[in-house]
Amino acid sequence: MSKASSPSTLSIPNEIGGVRMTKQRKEVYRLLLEKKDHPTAHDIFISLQERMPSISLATVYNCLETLVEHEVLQQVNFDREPSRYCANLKEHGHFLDEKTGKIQDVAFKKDVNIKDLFDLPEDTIIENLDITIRGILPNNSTH
Amino acid sequence: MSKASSPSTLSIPNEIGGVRMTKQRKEVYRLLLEKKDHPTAHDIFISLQERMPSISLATVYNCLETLVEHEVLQQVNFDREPSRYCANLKEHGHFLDEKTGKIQDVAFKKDVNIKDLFDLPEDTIIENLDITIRGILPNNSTH
DNA sequence: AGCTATATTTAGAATAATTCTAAATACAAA
DNA sequence: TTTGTATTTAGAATTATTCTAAATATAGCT
Repeated sequence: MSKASSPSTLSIPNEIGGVRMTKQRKEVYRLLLEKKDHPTAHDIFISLQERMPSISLATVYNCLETLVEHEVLQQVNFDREPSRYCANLKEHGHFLDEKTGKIQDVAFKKDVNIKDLFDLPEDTIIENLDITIRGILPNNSTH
Repeated sequence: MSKASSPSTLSIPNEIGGVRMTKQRKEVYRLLLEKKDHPTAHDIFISLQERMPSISLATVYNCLETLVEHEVLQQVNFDREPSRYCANLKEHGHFLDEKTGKIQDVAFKKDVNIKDLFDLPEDTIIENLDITIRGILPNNSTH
């Protein structure tokens, strides 16, 4: 019997960025490709249980850790709230709308190289840059 | 008997930004004015015990919370590491040198208005902007 | 100064996100 | 298949932080 990919893992390759994509890692990754609302590990755990009742929270944490380490996902932290995750690998910031509680990606304006704006010594190597914004979007805006 | 300020609380007013500055709050604030290395609540607790053996960790947390709420201090978070605190209220980012583990303030280059660089709808209100950078400073640099 | 109401401090317990442990399972290579 | 390694799993452990409730301090009265 040939084993076809289940719809849930369709089109996600068996290796990304040097990580072996196990069933669980595929499910975590797929969810984050689909849901752009920056879920927490717990959110992801709850969502995945429908398709994968056997998955454990520790596995969700393990998968997220691996995928972040291998730069397949980004971890997003607002203060000390539970970490959130996103599959958008473009350089971007995160905006938390205090009215709705929703988090969204924020791109930088065209031609802005954000790394050039800091008063740092020449030859400083920037490995990672986190930008988080709290604020309120105008009423009409869904962005 | 007139009660003179002890040296430890010298020159810190009895109220800042609408907060009553108790002995404990003064000590916490004074420490952060002196030590610019972004200590954690626990670091602060350990340091203060020399001058104030009776202070409790819960009090340090309480003081920090109050002073942050009243915008006397800033809370600094790198990922989900323990929160750090600083008394620098100018708009600035934070740089963690991965070689030394030290955190330092980073100013923005002159004439840069960081809030103008994001691709956000007009009339978006930015309440708070956190910028944290991980990287490596050049060898000769203490900044 | 004393009295009273409120605010703050304190020790210790509780919470909650995350990590660890060790056993079970899956997988890959020989 | 067998054998070694990687991964998953459940549950325990960890740890920064918050909560609780009692004790103490302070401010505003009289």
